[in-house]
Amino acid sequence: MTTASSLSPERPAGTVRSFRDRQFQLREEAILDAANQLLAQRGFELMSMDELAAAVGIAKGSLYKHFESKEQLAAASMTRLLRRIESRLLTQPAQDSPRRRLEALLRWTLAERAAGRMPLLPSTNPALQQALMGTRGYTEALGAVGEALAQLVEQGIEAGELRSDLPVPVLLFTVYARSCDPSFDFLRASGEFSDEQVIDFMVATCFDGMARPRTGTPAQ
Amino acid sequence: MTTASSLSPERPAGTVRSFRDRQFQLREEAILDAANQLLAQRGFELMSMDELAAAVGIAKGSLYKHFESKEQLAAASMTRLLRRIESRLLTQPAQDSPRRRLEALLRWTLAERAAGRMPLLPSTNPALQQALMGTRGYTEALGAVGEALAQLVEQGIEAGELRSDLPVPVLLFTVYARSCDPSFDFLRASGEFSDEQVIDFMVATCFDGMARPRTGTPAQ
DNA sequence: GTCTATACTGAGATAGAC
DNA sequence: GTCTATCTCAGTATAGAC
Repeated sequence: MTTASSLSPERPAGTVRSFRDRQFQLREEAILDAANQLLAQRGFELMSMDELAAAVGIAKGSLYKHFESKEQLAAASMTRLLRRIESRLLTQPAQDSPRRRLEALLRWTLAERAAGRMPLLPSTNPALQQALMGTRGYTEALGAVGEALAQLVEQGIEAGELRSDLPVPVLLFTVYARSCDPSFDFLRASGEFSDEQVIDFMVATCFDGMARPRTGTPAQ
Repeated sequence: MTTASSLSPERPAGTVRSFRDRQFQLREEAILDAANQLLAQRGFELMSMDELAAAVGIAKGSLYKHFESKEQLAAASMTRLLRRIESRLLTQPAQDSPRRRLEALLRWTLAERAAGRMPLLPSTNPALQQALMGTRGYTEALGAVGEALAQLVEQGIEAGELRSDLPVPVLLFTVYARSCDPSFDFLRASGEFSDEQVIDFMVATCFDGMARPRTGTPAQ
């Protein structure tokens, strides 16, 4: 078995032994970049390995030297995204409040989406889900991000910034779901708003809802 | 061309000329019922005409006497849903406030989803989108529902129930998106909550958001 | 390891008997 | 109009030369 993703956790980060290895790794990054874009545009089922190869500028067969199946390629794509999210979570300014940090993360993911780099994978594809759960790096990264987010939500509740009348998973999924929300595309497609405005809108409804706040009469 | 959906708007509702016609129409209902279920479970790309035919208990070829393509079948499925939504909107108690009516609609769509009857169609499939937009009944129903919802939102804003600091389309899409929200499936899959609870949670976050309302000290 | 060429399969759509 | 059987093609994956 020669198809081991150079991004897999087996190889310690930064360990590059030769020039050819380095080139191989760079090509893999290019594949994942293109995959992210195509997954965002077409979705998993409609992205073909043919067009992916064409987009990268390599032969289709070469893809299978990097990833042993389309599913595992998608898993690698998602894993890289999760790692980036994790990395962002870890480097956020500690003085920021939990709510601000959650907001910043949501803004970042929506910006990635606006840039066409957000690989949205269908939850209805059993083969894909199985591949995801069977890919070591993916489950690890998912667990790490999930845990970090849950902590952030709990801190937000304790700090009185987030509602305490809902279970933590509900809040967690609510902010997560907003990053895949189809209204983002609809609002952008309408052409009425800038990307920044759309992101503002979505963050606003996510945290403050659609209803008019009951802040009595004064101020606003 | 003999494949004209008996649910198409060309035939006035209630016009049934013969027993065979009636049987044909009933079978078409059965096809759409099964299609809704499979579209909800598997999604458009993964639903095969083979398994749909098997689920209905008819031959695959017979499907094409009712619908000329998989895309148009999906369009008919969505159209029927939109018509039901429209019908519900029209029969809602007039004394209910706009917010309550929007809430009731969201609850209903989520209940449909819980029952596995919600056909979720991907927005990333160009062939499908083209078929949708080229299907007369679909565009009509979509327009009618969109307009009715926009009116409801506007009334909600005027009544002071919904936020006035966001454009109407933003609120409209926000409530719409909630009915396709993947967190619904995740929360149900966790097994921690009943379907009713999950629906309550999603309605709550949709209208009131994740943040703790600032009603602490009186008058801000 | 990358290329070109190809095998294989699943699935949408059609043909023709009844 | 419904059935069985078949066509066609896109797309994943692999073989083999270099």
